[in-house]
Amino acid sequence: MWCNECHRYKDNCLFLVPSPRYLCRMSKRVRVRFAPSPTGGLHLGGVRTVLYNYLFAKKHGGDFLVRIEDTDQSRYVPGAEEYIFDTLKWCGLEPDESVQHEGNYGPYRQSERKETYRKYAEQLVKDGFAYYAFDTTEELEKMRHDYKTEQNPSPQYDHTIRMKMRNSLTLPPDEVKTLLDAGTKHVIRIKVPEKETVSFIDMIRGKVSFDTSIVDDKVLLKGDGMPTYHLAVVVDDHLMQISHAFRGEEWLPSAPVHILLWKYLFGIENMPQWAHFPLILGPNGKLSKRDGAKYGFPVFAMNWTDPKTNELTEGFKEKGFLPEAFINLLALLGWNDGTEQEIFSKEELIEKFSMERIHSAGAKFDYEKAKWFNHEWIKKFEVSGLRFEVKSLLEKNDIPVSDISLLYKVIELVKDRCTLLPDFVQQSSFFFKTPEQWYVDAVKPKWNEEKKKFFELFIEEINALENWQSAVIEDAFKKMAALQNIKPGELQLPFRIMLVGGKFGPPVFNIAELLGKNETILRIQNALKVFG
RNA sequence: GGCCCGUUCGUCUAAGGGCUAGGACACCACCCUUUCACGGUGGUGAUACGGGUUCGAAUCCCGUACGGGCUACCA
Repeated sequence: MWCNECHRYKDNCLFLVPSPRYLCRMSKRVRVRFAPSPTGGLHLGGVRTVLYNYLFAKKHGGDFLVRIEDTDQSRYVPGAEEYIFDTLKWCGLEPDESVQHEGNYGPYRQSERKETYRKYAEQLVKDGFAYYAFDTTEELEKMRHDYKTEQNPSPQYDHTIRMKMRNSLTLPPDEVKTLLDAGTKHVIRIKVPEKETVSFIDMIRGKVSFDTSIVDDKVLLKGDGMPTYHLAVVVDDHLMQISHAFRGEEWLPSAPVHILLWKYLFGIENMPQWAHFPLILGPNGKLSKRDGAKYGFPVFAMNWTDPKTNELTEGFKEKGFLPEAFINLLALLGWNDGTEQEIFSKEELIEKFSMERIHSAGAKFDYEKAKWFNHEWIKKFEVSGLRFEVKSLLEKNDIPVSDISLLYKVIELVKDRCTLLPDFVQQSSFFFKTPEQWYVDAVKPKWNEEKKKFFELFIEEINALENWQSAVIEDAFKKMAALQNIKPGELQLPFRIMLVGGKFGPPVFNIAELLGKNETILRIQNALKVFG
């Protein structure tokens, strides 16, 4: 016995359980897909959709696949597809099946499946659920213009006007045949029923209903023979045995078209379970690829260069985010595990993720919080996990790193004060390169002969030190200060400037320890010449 | 305009009829530290509004307002 509401067999009926958000027991293998259109960089929302798909699949021991939805040839952007896979790789969210690793349901690029779709579209026409339409772009524009009123600013090609257009519903059959035989350019449109309520259970929102009287006759097969998203998504989700279909909330309004197609083509009971994720909002609404870096924070996962304009949009990766932090912050944008935990590894996310804990409201992206996540991850990271990144960053800034054991010690010492990876450059370059200039203004006003004498004596003192450790150096420093009758605090800043060049870095005696005795003395001597 | 979705501190969120509405980011103050951070302690700060239902509503229902999305031979 099938449920008329959720179209599921009795034990799986969504209405027999306490919450409409309940994930019904799955008899089928879990298979989910991310279906991007390769038209540019992948932004925050896209990566989060990938993430939620991935987590769901892994949690349920299922498959995560990526299907390239490139049915709009006019929007083809070279490099975009490769970029998507590079991004997934960086994020550690690699698909089980895709154009790069084909599974048993290929091809995974819709442009290569072109022939498949026509068959289904023709079937719909034959069954009376769709029709041929011959209207030209001009005729469509005219229709939109003629029927435009204040009440209805954007008229649709729907049941109220389809009988006034040029299509196989209005033209005599023989004329339709003649047009078709002559190879006249045409589209196939779905014939949406006039009065019907279609509904489905969204795993996040519960029951969502639509009245088909306001749904338009969407194009299914375009003039160039390619399917539109509406046809392709339904056909491919069926052919690829997708069990759960997740996408952004912007797709919710087209759900009735897809439901109808499932009903006409493969049976509503076979439709995957759907969930529409809340949108990630920027400062002015939905995040857009086109807005690039206008917000003052990245929107793309990685750097993206538009091949047409050569315009570079900076990504989270290049900004200095760790992939672990990036994923973590995305996961928490609209989901939480019900506890107060905020830092999760990918493995923990897989274990704890659940669709019913996804928030239904959109979330405004907060860059400050994003940085906090990264900071937490840098602090949490083992030095060995950071060393390649830091080394290459330093070398990019002309700071050669030859002593790897020093690098380890330096990273350990400074990582707590780095929020983004490039902060390591500021915090640690002076360990590898002697300062070329000093922030003299911070020292000069209070500089005097007594202080100069202190450092001259201090050089001698530490030169005799056998144990070169920060605590020993500090001890010597303070004893000498007491001997000279100067407050140690007044001497610490000059000392720091001597070793570092500026007012930053970890505790000064730790710096001296890592620098070594010779280098420390050398830097004091050099600086003394400048301080006068 | 129509349709759909949504609404708890500035931001992300917890609380699924029952305490002074909890946490995190950010902000402020203090402590630690005579660099800057980290860390610690404390503080400012929210249930959009109006009606119901109920002994009791942030929570359930209705309306209003506001926000967002969609309204292409784009996805």
